[in-house]
Amino acid sequence: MPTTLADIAHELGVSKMTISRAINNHPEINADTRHRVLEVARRLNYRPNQHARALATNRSYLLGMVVPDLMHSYYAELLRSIESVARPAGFQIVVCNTEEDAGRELSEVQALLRGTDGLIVASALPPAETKEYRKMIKEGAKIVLIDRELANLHCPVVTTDNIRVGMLATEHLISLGHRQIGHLRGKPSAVAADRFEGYKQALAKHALPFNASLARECGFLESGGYEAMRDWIAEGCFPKAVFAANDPAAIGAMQAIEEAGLRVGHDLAIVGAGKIHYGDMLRVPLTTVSWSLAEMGQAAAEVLLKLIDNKLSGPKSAPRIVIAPELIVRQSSGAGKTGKTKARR
Amino acid sequence: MPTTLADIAHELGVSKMTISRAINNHPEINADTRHRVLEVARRLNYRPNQHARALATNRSYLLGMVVPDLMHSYYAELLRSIESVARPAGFQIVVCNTEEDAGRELSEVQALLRGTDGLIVASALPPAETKEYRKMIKEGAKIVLIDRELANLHCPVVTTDNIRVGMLATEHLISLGHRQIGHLRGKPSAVAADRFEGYKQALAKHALPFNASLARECGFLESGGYEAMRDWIAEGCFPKAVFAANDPAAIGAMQAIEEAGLRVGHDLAIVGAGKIHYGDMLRVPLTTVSWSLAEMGQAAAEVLLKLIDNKLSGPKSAPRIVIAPELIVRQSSGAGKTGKTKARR
DNA sequence: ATTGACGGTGTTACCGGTAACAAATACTAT
DNA sequence: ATAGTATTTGTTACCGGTAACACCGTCAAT
Repeated sequence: MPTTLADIAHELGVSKMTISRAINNHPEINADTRHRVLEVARRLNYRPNQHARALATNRSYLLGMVVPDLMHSYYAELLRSIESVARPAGFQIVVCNTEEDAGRELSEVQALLRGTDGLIVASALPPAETKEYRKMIKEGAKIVLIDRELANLHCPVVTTDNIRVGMLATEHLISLGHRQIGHLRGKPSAVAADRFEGYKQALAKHALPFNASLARECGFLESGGYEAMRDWIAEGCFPKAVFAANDPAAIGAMQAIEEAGLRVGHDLAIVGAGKIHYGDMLRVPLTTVSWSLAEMGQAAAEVLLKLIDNKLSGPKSAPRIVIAPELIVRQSSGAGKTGKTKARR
Repeated sequence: MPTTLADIAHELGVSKMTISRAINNHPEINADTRHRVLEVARRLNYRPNQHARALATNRSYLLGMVVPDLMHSYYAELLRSIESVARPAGFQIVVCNTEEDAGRELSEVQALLRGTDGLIVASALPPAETKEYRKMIKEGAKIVLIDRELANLHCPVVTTDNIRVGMLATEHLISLGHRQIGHLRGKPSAVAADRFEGYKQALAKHALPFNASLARECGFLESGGYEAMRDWIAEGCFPKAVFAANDPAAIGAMQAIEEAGLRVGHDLAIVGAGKIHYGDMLRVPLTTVSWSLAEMGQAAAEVLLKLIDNKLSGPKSAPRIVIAPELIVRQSSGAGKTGKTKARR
């Protein structure tokens, strides 16, 4: 059995409280006593029981992180940057992978809420389905949404400007001379809707007609992008430039294009979004719209820590933080030879 | 404040114990009472306090997962498969990223041990440095090592046959006619040592001399592979075939090769290990030695759950599970056009 | 000498569950 | 009728911490 406060107290012939105070650096303790306590604690290899502490203080020093797809380097990177903020603050992270399953997300979030001090959630729910979250937040749940926003929730959000993501991608294709531009849409989510909206706005801005048959739903996964593009090509009438909802979908589409004997970047231009890991090392390096995931994760973690400390109240109790996206031109869009391979770390 | 057992007990005019029994499906409770309790529990949206439960039962239903590099899809995939076993068993996962830092690993492991029921660790420690782990395990810590083994630790391990990994990779290059084969080694770890050993055994088996100047240390990261290969090429005298310690290192090396104006798979053959995500979508698809990460993670999780349930005792208390590796031929090794792009999911 | 303030320590109760045992009730067997 | 048994519920104590407050000795101010 591990050492407890009582063991140390017994060893030194003092009360548990004195030990507790020494361990937690309370000001009102004799420096000499504290040294003696810490000495014994070290000798007995004492580690506080987190659960007992959590029970007494109502603070677990655990954060929950809920993501739709752990295999996507996008979320792995968010997780890492969140951890880089959480750890120095003494928090550990409980992760949960929902596999884009809304039901699973809700039940996991419920379970996590009781065990942690707060949650960062990249939701797989449709943006309008906010009843459950609304309830939880009203009951005091500390939740920060990341990446995917839900409509009208009084809750901090860290996201990018997805309309601008769609615009940047589409305008890039327009600037390369394309007049017929397709879009592979994500599943109904604010992210997908906004990128689609940006796509339409870019068309409108350049006086190009919007053609509904050029926008197809494919989800956010590689498999969806592959299937959608494969079918599109098989049907015979496909656009020569496509903005895909995100990088995995773009990569799937690229596979379908190559399988059909077409050349990405020459016969068909592709732009993705999200700067996947190794996107610059692909057979045809992927042009994409990206934003700093490090910033995004850090911002979310910092907001959550403030929320937990009740440092977010009053008017700005639910900040909305937007990380600006930028275009990264590589070869998949057919834009010259700009995207030289460079050393990365 | 969230609902507690006492709230429900008060509401129904019975004791806390009855509620506890109803919630936990104890056999010795009246079916009718249980229904009434569950009804009220649902109405009040009761969720048990995990910390109180953990304190009382000494079971937290948390598992710790310690990895050296969250951004490597290898560990992300392990994490996902571990979760797929843990969740149905009612366990949540606390992750910790050590960034290959041994000191960080030790302190995190210590902290995690008190808060969780058991740990799965992909250690960044040198394989001989087992003093700390030895101590923890003697004190009853439930730890399963994954991917990276430590020497002579009485502790379950799930790994692959890394000697065979080295042999498969090297023999593949030999079979392609290479007689001068280089090796980019990982940092001192059992994994690196075994792959190196396999490399040497393959050479010996085919009566090729081992030349120490052809084996360079580069670590397990992309940056290390890049720098090592860049320097090697700059020096002028480099082998025409290289087995890299793992896929990220191989990809780094590939970058260096391309920057030098050489063609991967033609001027210089590269083989990696570990089947990184999108390895088949790279500019030159990467030949690699791989094994099932799903199997590996699941095995580790299952062993840990047994360990926690004390179902592992006696002679086989520390099983060693080996997941067999296999060669995946693509184009980076220059082996014809075998590695066709295929649809994946 | 008395009062008050202060630094340091101990006491008690409580956080929200659960184990172990006691007790009440109904029913069975003799 | 009585003891014995099974079923269901309640009581008490405890898991390992912490908050709030009580307490004690010492010293300074009056």
